[in-house]
Amino acid sequence: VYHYSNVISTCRNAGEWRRALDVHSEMVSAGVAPNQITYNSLISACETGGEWRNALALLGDMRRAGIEADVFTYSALISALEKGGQRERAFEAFEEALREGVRPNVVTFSSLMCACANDGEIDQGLELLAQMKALGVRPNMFTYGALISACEKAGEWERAFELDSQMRREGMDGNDVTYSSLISACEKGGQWKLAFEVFERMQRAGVQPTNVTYNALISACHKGGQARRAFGVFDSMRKAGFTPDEYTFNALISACAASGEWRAALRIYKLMGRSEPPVKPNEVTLNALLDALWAGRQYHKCARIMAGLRDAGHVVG
RNA sequence: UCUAUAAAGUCCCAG
Repeated sequence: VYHYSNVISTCRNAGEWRRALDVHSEMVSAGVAPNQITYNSLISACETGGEWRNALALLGDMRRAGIEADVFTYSALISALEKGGQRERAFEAFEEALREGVRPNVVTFSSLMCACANDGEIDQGLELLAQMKALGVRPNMFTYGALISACEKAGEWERAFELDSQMRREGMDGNDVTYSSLISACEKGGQWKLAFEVFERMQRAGVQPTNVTYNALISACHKGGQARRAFGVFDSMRKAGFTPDEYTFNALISACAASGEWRAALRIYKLMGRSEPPVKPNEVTLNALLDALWAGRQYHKCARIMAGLRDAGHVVG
């Protein structure tokens, strides 16, 4: 069991949910009975693969095999449902855990709050916050990260700031994730100046930004129609020793498109391939680039790119 | 004490 569970866990870490399930069948046919940890690892493998149906099926298998589901099981399952966009089912799993006498912990609650975040359900997330506190479960930065993210999705940047303050009142300082989420909340609310303020506050607090932080800030410039500032962020990002990734380039090209700077968009596009290491353009890149060219009335260039895609065997709609 | 298992943030378009 130990060995098989270990292998399943490795598949999970590699994002190979199908192989994890294969190993499961293999162990069963070899006469080795999976235990609770095996199942939890399997559910987790499905979680990372977005396979919520399989995750639910595994819980059924577990029951039939007479293996008890614990807080790890339910947390992984809720997370799998969350990643699959199944908020209702995630709540059902949560209620089932309560019925079964499994005590939810901060991971369980935070995962469920992520499901709320995906749908921009701030109030439902706040109800969970109250519920967890009533049960004596302490929120952490994952919890607040999820709540801030819910505000972001709902376009309620003011409430995102309120939650950030509440988090601080509870003695937490915020980390790269909560700051990046707050920047994204500003971005969605069209508050690019505030996004920069948050970024400065983050630096003053000594919290190290990540690529995600910079990408979120560039995106805030994009939404605010501030292409020049987006380039400024791009420069400081590189000066700070970060390696721009595909999100960075795509956000930059989008910023160019929004400001009608199709030449700059093309320049960035070319820069991707020359960057070290080279960054491959993806579908988003091309859509953003076509957007920029189209807005700049460069129809012949659009046509050329689309023809190139067709030649490369892509389906162009 | 050691152990094989769980959670949050960033890109175009659409919504």
